[in-house]
Amino acid sequence: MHWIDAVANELVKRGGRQVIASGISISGHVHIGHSNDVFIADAVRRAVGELGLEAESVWCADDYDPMRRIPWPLNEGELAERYKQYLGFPYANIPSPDPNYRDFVDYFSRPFIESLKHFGIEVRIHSGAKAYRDGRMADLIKRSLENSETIRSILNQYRDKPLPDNWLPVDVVCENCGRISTTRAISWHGDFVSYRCEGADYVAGCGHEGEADYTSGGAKLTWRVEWPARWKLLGVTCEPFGKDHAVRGGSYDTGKLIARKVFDYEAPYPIPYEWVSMKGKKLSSSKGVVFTLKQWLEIAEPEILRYFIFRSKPMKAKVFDPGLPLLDLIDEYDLVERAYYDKTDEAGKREEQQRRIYELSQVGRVSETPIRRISYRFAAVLAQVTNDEEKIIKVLISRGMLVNPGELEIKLALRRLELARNWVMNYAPEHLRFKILEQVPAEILAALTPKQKQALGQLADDLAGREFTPVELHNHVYAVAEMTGQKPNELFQAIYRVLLGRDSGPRVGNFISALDREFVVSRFREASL
RNA sequence: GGGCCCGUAGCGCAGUCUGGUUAGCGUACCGGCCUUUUAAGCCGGCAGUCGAGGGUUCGAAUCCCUCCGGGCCCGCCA
Repeated sequence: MHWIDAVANELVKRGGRQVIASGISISGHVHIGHSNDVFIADAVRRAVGELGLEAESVWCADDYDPMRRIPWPLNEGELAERYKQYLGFPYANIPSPDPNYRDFVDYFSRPFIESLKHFGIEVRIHSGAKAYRDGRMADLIKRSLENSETIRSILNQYRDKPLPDNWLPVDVVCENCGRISTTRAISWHGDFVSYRCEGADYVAGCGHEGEADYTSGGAKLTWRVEWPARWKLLGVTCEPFGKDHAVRGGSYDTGKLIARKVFDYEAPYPIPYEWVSMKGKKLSSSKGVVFTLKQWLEIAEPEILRYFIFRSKPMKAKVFDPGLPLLDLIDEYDLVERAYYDKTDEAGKREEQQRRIYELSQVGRVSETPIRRISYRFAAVLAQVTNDEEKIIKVLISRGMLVNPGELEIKLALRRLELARNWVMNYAPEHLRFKILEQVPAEILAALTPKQKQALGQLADDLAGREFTPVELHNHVYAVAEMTGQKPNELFQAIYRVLLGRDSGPRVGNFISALDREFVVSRFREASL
């Protein structure tokens, strides 16, 4: 059984309406590592729904957290200077670097939120900042303040250095300098917390002393308390989270205790997961090691990312590489897809699992008509040769990559062409990239041997005379090489040189048949003179 | 100090939760197909003491214990 279903079963056993939460700090661009969170939460929602229980998934923006570090790309040049003043501010109170976005949070989170629908994710968006400002957290804050002593002792169980006696579980926004990470709460009464702006290790405080109204956003709960408070507020029954929270004595452990003792709430069913790294480097929004959902959609179908997440167990480390290894991932997906539609009599344990992974990878429902895709690798070649859609379809059909294609198949093929085109431009290794020469440099023409020239001329005549299929054409190159008394190798080189200016390239048959015939004929003729 | 993940064919991995016929897949490699294939296709083949040791069991890659090696996280904040 797939782990998503195992979780769903457990939730169904517990019964009741299910709320699966996910969320992250808006510390920069939201990347595909963060997507783990939402993707898992939403998949559980879907699986629970399939079992007939009401379920909802929520994505929480932790947008009232302080900015500890200026995230990429705001940490470069003039912007860095401008944003330095906001260190320690709650994200929600920082302006956007771009006038097209409302604020800092909008700037970093909107592209992510807008991408979600393309991946089939249906979540409710919850803003932490808004909850604080609207007073929806007020009761929970009050309860936390009343139970400060209990909370402190729970946290101290896992701390080397105990929290001070007068510690309070709130972080106050300084009304003078606007920072939240610099203040220390001193005491509280009614709806107010008094504080002093003392500073943090990465930014100085302003020394201001005052009182903040926590019922309207003047203060937030400290993370380890905020989390269980949010479970209570939203009625969370299940939540995936990064392995950092999952360590013994980590925020899940303390949250569980706080939830029970302070909020009279049972902690949600936990789903710890590993992070995603990119070429071995941990994804980091603040450091700019990012790969966003938007970037993903430019080079691969959304199903592939879902597959990437659901194919392995949540605690397995996932390594993403948008270069050549991406193609292996896509091939693997294509294979699973093909197997899904190839009906087999006996479905073993493994097949069963693969089928389920495929289903979970789908953006919507599984297509009833079998899906056939063209090879991404070939698309990467074809995309560099032409962008004439009609021609592309013709080539694909002539090569047998599309057989009596329906509308859907053509649409998928053209989309993949587009994705592959973007991939080649931005992520492909140099040796897979080529460009048709607009003109052949004189030195290339001069370096051609008489035999090569003769062969190219012959090819030009033959191509002008009749239509060749890719295979025929490839064979014909050999024939011409023999006819002109040279090794095939020499002719291949000549062909690549006059077309690409290089010694090698894509398979000649495919390659040339993808090109405009007139163009090839005139190019070969020119070279033969 | 505590916790997690990984170690299976040259390389990348699945299978481990729920133990059970000759341990799979991709890739690389080798060979074949079309008299010939620089990055297409199809077919076939090679290759593994399942990190090591011990235990449980009729039976262990799978469960338990110990150890070795690699990686990550927490012990500030999130």
